[in-house]
Amino acid sequence: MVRTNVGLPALEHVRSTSQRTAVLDSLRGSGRFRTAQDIYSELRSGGARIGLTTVYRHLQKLADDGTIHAVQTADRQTAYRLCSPKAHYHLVCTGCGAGIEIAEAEIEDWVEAEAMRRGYSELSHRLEIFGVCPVCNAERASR
Amino acid sequence: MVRTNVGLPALEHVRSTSQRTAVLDSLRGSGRFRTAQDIYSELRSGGARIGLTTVYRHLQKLADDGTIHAVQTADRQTAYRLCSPKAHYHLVCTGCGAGIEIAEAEIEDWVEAEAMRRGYSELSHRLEIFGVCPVCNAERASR
DNA sequence: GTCACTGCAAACATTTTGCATGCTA
DNA sequence: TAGCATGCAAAATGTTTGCAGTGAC
Repeated sequence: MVRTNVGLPALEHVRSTSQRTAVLDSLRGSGRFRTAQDIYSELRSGGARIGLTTVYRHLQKLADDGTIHAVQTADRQTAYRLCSPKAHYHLVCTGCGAGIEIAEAEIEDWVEAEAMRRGYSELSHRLEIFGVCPVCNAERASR
Repeated sequence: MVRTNVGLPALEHVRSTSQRTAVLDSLRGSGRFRTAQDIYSELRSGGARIGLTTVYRHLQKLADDGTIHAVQTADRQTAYRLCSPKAHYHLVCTGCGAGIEIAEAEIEDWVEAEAMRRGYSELSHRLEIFGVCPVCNAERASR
């Protein structure tokens, strides 16, 4: 858990392997939050030669870099998604897992002010809104 | 995961046992987020006769009721805390785990509007702000 | 050729479940 | 007394680690 060179660019060279590419491509291919297991089985069923361990390791590294965003799901899994470094608000559909990013300076300012006001030095924050997206709503209505 | 009578008061009578009382007392005794294991070992070292399973079961039930609030920690544990049903904003100190609840209608309205605007039917939301509290800040400076 | 990357198997930690017994109402 | 509550042991789950072999540079 201890990171030595926090904030500094990685010192080691990252090798470009087919497995690394596969994980990144999979992440780029979908805007929704997916677990390591999801990505693993997607890649495997797509014919990729990759192990679950490797998927976990890449996701971990990418989350460390800030390239992807990690969320803890209600059933204690970790879900990942490519994420712009600034947007920390997610509107997540509880039906299909589809997510929308919301970037809103207004809220950002409010959070910072609120933390300050209470003497906290703000490190990070996370707003997650759970709901049912229009598609899932329609599906639900037709059933 | 399927709940039948959501929103309705519990139909079954809850028996008052020493274990249930112990868990509730422990929750009342501290305002910070604690894991099932934390509460279990606290109770045990306090001489209580209770099993880990029981702690888990009570916490689960209480979280279902909305009596307590569950959060997923970064290391994938579930932490619990007594919580007023309305307040869903937590200012959490990463140093000592102390938490402050923030109730702010302004944000509530914004969240609702934002979800609506995107066609989501809002179910719930959670805002967590992580920072270092004044006490921990002082401690850190003196070291 | 070096050393990071890989992936299997095993370890690990947290949480859940089965079931015989205990205890409240 | 009826049936929820309890807690041990075992299972289940998701994730991490050890290590020997592979492959990028």
